[in-house]
Amino acid sequence: MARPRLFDEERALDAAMRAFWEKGYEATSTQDLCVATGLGRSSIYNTFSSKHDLFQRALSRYVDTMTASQLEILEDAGRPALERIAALFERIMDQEFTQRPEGRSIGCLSVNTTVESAARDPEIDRVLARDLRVRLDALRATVEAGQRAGDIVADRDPETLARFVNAVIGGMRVSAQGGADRTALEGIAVTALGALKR
Amino acid sequence: MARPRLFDEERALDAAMRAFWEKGYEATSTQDLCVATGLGRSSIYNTFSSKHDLFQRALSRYVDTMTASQLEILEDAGRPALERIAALFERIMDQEFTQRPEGRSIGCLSVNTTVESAARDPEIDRVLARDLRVRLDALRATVEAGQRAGDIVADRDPETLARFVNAVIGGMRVSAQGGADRTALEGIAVTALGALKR
DNA sequence: CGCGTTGTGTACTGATCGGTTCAAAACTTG
DNA sequence: CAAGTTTTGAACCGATCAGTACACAACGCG
Repeated sequence: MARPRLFDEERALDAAMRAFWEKGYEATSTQDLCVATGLGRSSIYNTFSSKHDLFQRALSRYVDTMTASQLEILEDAGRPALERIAALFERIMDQEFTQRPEGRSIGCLSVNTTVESAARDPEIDRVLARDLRVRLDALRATVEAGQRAGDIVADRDPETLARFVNAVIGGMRVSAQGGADRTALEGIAVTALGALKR
Repeated sequence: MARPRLFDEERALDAAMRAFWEKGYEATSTQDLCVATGLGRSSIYNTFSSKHDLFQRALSRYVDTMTASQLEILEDAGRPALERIAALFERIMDQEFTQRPEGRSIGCLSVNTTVESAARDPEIDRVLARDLRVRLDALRATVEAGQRAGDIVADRDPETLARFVNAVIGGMRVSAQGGADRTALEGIAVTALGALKR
């Protein structure tokens, strides 16, 4: 045993996550990460072995917390399934517009990373693919419940509708990054809900 | 007059566009651009004044050709509006899966750039915003025609439905980059069409 | 207090970044 | 062919990149 760290590893991870989220992986330099976390280079490289490793851990943390908060909404068995999906859309919009009141939305780190590096980085892709599966499973289960209960259309299979909802969420996020305001996103959400309703 | 260029400027622009498309702006080095275009650094900097300028011109070229090909489909007055939007989805999917048969989709340069740099680069944002307006206008006009003809739902305003279709396209592109196959995208498209159908 | 261990700051590494300089090559025009 | 203009390749620029070396500071434990 010897000298203890003078920083909280999870706080540092959060700060790094934020930096990657705002600028993307490539555009975030190790210097940026030092400033964002408040750590020196040594501490960063001592704790996380490389920029890539730090990114992977930050991304994993992001998808875990983000997906957990979404599952919480989707698995709330007390409400009708369609209402849960509506609440999910609402949550997405809150994220897009509260986290960064001044200026434009920074979107979703998961979507951003899918676009920036999923195709060229197998390790990152694995993190994203696993998370995508979890989210699709939860969406599918919700859709199935809605179909049984009769508030979601039953003429299309649950996996398809899950993928549809997921794609709409992605589209809303890209739209927000492209400058769409909240009412624009609200319109997209209610239209998508219209495709599920019955 | 003096020594003429030994390369075709548009071909070079296409090659650069391709490079940016595959790797993104930040991850594409000037060296990459030399290899992709087959030009030396001097020729590139003599023709295009900077990496940023080259990117802007490549992106402009991309959105112009891409949007033109989409307008062609949307403005084909001989077909019902809903069918035109279905054909547009079909075109998107063709792009996603033919341009890169082996390996994963590289998505859409417009979406990729919106995600990577629209928020931090005003000049790039202007190019994207102008193109977005053009595409939304064409979608809105198509939706209005469909509403008049009675094949598209009339209980939501055209701008909203245009934004919805645009978001779905973005979502399909992100899904493709995340590994979705053609049948998955087809399911998303038909579900979206279901939301428009009267 | 002092030994052993670990974290931290500073300085440094070679490589690569975007971009420039410049002389020679290549072409048009007279 | 010669004068004048432009393109081209190669060498070069300072800055920054991700990552490392190392001395020293700070702590736990005996």
